[in-house]
Amino acid sequence: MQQICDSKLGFSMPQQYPPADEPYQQTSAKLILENSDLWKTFHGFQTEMIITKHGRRMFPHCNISLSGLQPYANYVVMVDMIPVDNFRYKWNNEKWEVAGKAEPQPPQRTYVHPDSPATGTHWMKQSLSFLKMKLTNNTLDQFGHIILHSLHRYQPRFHVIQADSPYTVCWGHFQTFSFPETAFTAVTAYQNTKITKLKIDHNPFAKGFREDGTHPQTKRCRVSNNSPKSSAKKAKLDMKAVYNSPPGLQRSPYATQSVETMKNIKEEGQLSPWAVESLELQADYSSEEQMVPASMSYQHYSPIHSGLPSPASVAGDCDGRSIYESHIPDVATVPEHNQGFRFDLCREIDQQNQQRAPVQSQAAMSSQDYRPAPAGMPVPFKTGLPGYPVYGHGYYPAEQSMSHRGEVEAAGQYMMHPLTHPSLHAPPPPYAPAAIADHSGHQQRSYHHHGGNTAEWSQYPLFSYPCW
DNA sequence: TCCTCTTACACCTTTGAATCGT
DNA sequence: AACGATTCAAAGGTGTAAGAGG
Repeated sequence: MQQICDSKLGFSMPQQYPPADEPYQQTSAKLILENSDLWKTFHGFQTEMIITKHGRRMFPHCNISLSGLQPYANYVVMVDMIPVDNFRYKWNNEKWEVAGKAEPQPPQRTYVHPDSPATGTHWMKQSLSFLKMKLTNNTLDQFGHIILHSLHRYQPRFHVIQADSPYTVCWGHFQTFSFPETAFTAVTAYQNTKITKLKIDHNPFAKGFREDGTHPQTKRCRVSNNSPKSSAKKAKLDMKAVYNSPPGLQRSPYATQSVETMKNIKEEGQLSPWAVESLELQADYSSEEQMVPASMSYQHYSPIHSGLPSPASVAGDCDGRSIYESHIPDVATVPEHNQGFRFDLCREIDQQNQQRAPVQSQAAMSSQDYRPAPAGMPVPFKTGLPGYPVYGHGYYPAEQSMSHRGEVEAAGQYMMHPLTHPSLHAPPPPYAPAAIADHSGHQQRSYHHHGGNTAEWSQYPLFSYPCW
């Protein structure tokens, strides 16, 4: 495979070949979400993630474990955030409510794990941490942080691509995983006091805010009821009343008491329908029966092989971690027919998508509409559509690629989403609905969305490859 | 008036360099 | 000289509180 790519790129790349006795086959990767229990606990209250102008880390962190990779093949591991639905939310009466339609999608960015590219052995050696990934609400952000809208719901999506560099992921074999319990609402300030409590409980950096901590209480008690924000502050004070951890008690990250607290709150009717739903989901989790995750696998250049994302199966819940396994056919990583694009087929698939999803032209991007797909209905992944002309061999400038390789290593781990990167040859694809975390049944699916010609609304592309 | 967001702040953990002992 | 343990300070991650702005 590498030979084919290299010859087209016109430069040599570090190559690692499998042993001669090991067939070079694509396998089905397994991806395990570490600290899944913690995620589920947060999910029970509907997770909130703080986003700031300068970027804020996620908590819980995105930690995953990989298995099922080819030991000697190189992989790139990436994360991006996809909208869960097409709504904007507001916190009202101790619950989240729909406040209107979602705002136009901000520039789509992807966080590339700093170890990328690395061999399958490396990835499988230990769990992967996306600790340094940051979220921002600054659409003009130049640090490459992942840009989100406040009061919108998102879900992390993990990509495992067999590729020798972040710039050849377009030739790689994509496997994408998402976990419903990792969905969160982006906020600039915590709304749900229970989420705040959980964060304080489990985040070591917030230890100073624990009730048993040494954080001065005087400042926090300077709340006046005459303040225009008295209601919000009162809610925060209420949170502190709820928070009654015994002094000196150091809770474990996966404290079961969080579940108990959740159940109590559920009984008190303080949870939104969503949260109640999530509680039921958690009940499913706790019963060791893992729901079907949103996982799929596809090959960009093999439209013949799979027009729809492969349904994922659940390998089970192991040690409190979610395991998602993608099922893909064992095929060569670079099929012969990828030498050219099937524009006709792409457009045909595109039209099929448009029947399911609202179509947005680039000019009308401001009125994007992410419509959740009907439950149980498989929807092709717009970005990951096999054969979709996102990437093109003939447009990859070898020299520029080499110069950018060092750039990506120096500039950090962020890059534009390879699936939404501007394409020279692709017609502006419509925006497709994002992932839907369907907790109502065991038929969860995630839908890839396509940012279209992101050059129009990605003001600061970190790596402006003409081929993307 | 309400809601959302920004900023400064204090407290904390993490990290890495410097130091010391074996 | 090499190695490991300890100490220390700087960097950076937290939520909170106050206020700005729409």
